[in-house]
This record gives sequence, C-alpha cells and structure tokens, in this order.
Amino acid sequence: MDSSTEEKIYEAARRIFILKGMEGARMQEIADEAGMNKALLHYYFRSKENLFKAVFKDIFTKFFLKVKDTLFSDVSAKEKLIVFIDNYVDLIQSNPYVPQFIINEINRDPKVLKTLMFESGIEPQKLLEIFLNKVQLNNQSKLDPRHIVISLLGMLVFPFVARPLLQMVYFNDDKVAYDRFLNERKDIVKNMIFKFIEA
Amino acid sequence: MDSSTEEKIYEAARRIFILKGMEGARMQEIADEAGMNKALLHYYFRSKENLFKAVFKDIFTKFFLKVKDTLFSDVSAKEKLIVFIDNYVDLIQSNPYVPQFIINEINRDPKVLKTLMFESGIEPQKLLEIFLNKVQLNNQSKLDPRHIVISLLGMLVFPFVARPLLQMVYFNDDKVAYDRFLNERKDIVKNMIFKFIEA
DNA sequence: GTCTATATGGCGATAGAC
DNA sequence: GTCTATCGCCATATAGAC
Repeated sequence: MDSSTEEKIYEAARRIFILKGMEGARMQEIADEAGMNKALLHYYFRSKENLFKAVFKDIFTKFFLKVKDTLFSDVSAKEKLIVFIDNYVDLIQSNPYVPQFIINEINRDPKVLKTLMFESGIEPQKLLEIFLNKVQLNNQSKLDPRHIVISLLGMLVFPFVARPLLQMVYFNDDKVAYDRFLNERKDIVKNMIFKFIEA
Repeated sequence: MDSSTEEKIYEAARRIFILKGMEGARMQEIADEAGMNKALLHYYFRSKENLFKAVFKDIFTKFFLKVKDTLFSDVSAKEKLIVFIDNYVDLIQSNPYVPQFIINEINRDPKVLKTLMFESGIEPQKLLEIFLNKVQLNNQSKLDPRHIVISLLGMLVFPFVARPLLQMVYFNDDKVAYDRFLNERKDIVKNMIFKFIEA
C-alpha cells in the first residue's frame, strides 16, 4: 500500500467505524489500524465527528449505489427482481456489518439522513416501480407496493443484523450451517415474493 | 411514584439504556432521569456494567416471554400464527426501540446471549413448530421451516428498526402515514406467509 | 507532514459528611 | 441512605519540536 496518508486514515476509519460505530470507535484504534500517530488524524480531519461524517456518507451512498444499476436494465420486472435480490445479498455478504452500522447511525442521528439523501444519487423509487406495475397487473390494486418492498428488504437484511441470536437459537451456534442457510435464502425469498405478487 | 429508590434507578436505567444503548448512556443522565444523585446508582448497583446487565437481562427476557403463551394455546397452527403476529406487532409498537436495542447489544457482546438463553425460559422452537407441521402437510418437505420463521420476523421487525430511513424515502417523512402503514402490516404479513406455506 | 508531549474535558467511581 | 466533593482515568484535541 503506497496510498496517501489521508487515504490510509480514511480506509482505517472505515473499517473501525463499521465494526464499532461512532461511539464505540476510538481515535487511537483508528490510528493503530492506519499504522500511524493519533495526531495525524486530527491534522487531516480536524475532529472525530468530521472523520466519521466523511466515512459514513461514503459507506451509506456506496452501499446503495452498488445495486442501483440492477434496477435500470431493460428486462422484465421478474428478471429485474431476481438480479436485484442476488446482487443485494452478495453485497451484504461481502459487507455483513454495514446494514447494522447504517441502521444504528440513522437511529442515533436521523438528521444526517435528510442532507444525505439529496446528494446521494440513490433512487429508492426504482425498487418500488418493479412492484407497482406487477401488482396492478394482477388486480391487486388495493395492495400498497411499499409493503412488498419493505417485506423484501426485511427478509434479506434481518438474518444478517440478528445473526448472533438466530445462529444461536436455530443453528446451535454452527457458523458453517448458518452460512449455508444464508446462501439458500436468495431463492427462498424470490419464491416468497413471486408467490405473493403473482397470486 | 412511591416506589423504592432501587426501583426508580432500575426504571430510569431501563428507559435511558433502551434509547442510548450501553455505550451511549451516561450515569449522570440516568441519575437525572431517576431524580437523584449519581452516587446512589453506584451505591445500589456498584458499576454501570452491573446496572446494564441487570436491565438488559430483564428487557431481553420480558420482550420474548410476552408473546410466548400465544404459541401454547390449543388451536390450529393458522390460528396460532394469527395471534402471534397480532401480539408481536402490538408488543413492538408499545416498545418500538427494544428490537433495535436488543440487536445492538447482542452484536456488541454476543457472549451474554449464551448465559441468557438458558435462564430465560424462552422457547424459540415453539415458533418453529407451527411451520414444521404446516410445511410437511403440504409436501414441501424440502423447505427448511427456519426460512419461514426468519422471513416472518424480518418482515415484522425491519419496518421498526429501519424506520427513519423508510419513513423518509417512502413516506416523505410523514409520521402519521407511517404509523397507518404499520397498522396495515399485520394483515399483509399474515397474507404473505399463508400464501407461501399453503401453496 | 509526522512525531512526542501535553492540555482539556468528561465520565465512572469513591470518600466522607450528614 | 443520600448527598457533595473529588479522584483517577481515558478520550479528544492541540502545541510544538523536528
């Protein structure tokens, strides 16, 4: 790694903040992770709050933007949904602590959300549109498509954020078995959603 | 309130810890909430860690035990599920910050879970049993009922823990509209689950 | 730019009067 | 049991040498 000092700090902060959150993280810990002195963090980013905001904005936007394009391809709604679910689960699997991190911080300080959403380029409506047409097509005009979106996201995210509890009570704390279970889930969730909207 | 000093501390700590978590809460804040001096907290509970553990154990067990009996009534699986969903959503609605709190703390320190589960009297298997019979009945023997349980819990819990984000992006930050939406959800979720397991 | 040393403030915890 | 005052530590932040 011959990246600049600022980049090293940024990457180290990213890792530590995701694992410990804003309150749990220590500037000393981030400095250690970056392999440098604590004072440098303040030289480049003036305060912990500053450093955190920069990192959080980055994590937040990147996390959603990575699956954004799956919603813009020129295929059927069903195809789009399949690709979205596959990619979204892959995304969480390679960033397993990020959903929990985001949920935590938006609850701790909901104000940042407002400013963040406008600058982010995220388009949550695109996910809604998949079901909007689909639902109307099947004469379920009374069904609010937001219920489907939120059900979908809940089914996908929950097994990751509640992992310690679920793995313990339903898998005898068998980590390998739980990972296998998570892999099966893509198809299970697709099935549940399809059965529901195609009825 | 003429409850004992210890009870006042306990109740105050309960409220503050749920809102701020172990790391976010301050002993001074809890003392203020209880209307007394900080030193008294240490007189009764010796340390913050002690106080937190007592409170967490209480919140954790009570939260799950409140819906436990819904799984023991002598009715059909379908009836049982309906009652469970109704009561579980009611429970979260009157304790909206508890799921987030529990998820947070079990991720921060998963060790406490093991000791807690044995003493708690919680029986997570009972929820599983509902779907175990149901699924076998419909020749879906290949379907792991844990997928249904976790999907169900995810659908119910997610709209509460991710509320700030969801309310903002899908409800223009309209609190009243979001509450209305949450009330509709009981029946929506029942429907989704039934459609899936009765196929 | 990068380091060491130190200031500054806050928090958990305790001592001791009443 | 309950209070005030204070200790001791740790975390953020800064000063200043190099």
